[in-house]
Amino acid sequence: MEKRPLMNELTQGRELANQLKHHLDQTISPHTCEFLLQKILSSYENALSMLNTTNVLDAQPSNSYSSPHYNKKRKTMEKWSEQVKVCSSTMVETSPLSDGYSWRKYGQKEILGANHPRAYYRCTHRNVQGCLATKQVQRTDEDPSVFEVSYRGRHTCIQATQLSKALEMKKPKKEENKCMDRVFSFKAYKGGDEGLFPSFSFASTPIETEKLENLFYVGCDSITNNLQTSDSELSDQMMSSTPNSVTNSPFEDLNLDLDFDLDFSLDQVDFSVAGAEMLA
DNA sequence: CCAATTTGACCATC
DNA sequence: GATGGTCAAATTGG
Repeated sequence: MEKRPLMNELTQGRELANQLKHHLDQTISPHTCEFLLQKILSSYENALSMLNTTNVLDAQPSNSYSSPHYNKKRKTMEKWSEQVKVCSSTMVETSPLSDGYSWRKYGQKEILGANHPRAYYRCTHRNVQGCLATKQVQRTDEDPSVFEVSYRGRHTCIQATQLSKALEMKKPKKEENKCMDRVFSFKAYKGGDEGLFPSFSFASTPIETEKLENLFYVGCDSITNNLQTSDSELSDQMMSSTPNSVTNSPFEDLNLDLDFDLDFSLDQVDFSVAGAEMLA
């Protein structure tokens, strides 16, 4: 197995964690904090995915994900889950509970033995960009403010979310105080033979949880709506800007992501945002 | 009017 | 046959 990409991801995660630690000594904006945390999580997830992909696909290179022989059956699609605990001092119009992607709900089901129904979401761009990522959201029995979120498949679509996040940092909104108090606690997730994936929960104060399931989806879109071009425009841009260069690697979205903002240290974020604005 | 959600029906798997 | 996952027509909402 090629060690270097894995080392890079882990090193990146360590560096980001160090940055976060450094910034925690000072006053750090919630956006900066969230930004760093997201990057750290991405790095670790990326690294773990590499390990997992190697096991599942018998040491194929990472872009084997996109090969025509890649098994698209649900059984072999990447799967991981996390628990999200919701909190807020006030009920929020725009939920902070987005995971950076836009989802469309396509079903809901009562689950045997569970007190709460399970909601099914798929990527908004499924039809246009063929993105097969899905997720399931279900309120846990034990704590109604904790949601189990299961993801299946990686996003192969291009989302405007990274741009929006950058812009959010540039122009913080007033509702930032409503953001969840996020405390990450890593734990191993045993997904049977699916391998290990990180799971984390957002610790916070209790909240009225009515309709919060929907916020998992709405939150993202409400943030990104102003930025999102239509799918057709987006795909046109893809075609014209990156002809013959689409790899469909399982990590492509992450690579884009990393290329976009990790080349800048945190102190240079404003600079990168300026660039992002020009793109938008 | 269009797009997202709801919800019962249908399908696949065990 | 029971259960979970997806489809798609109907409904809702901006």
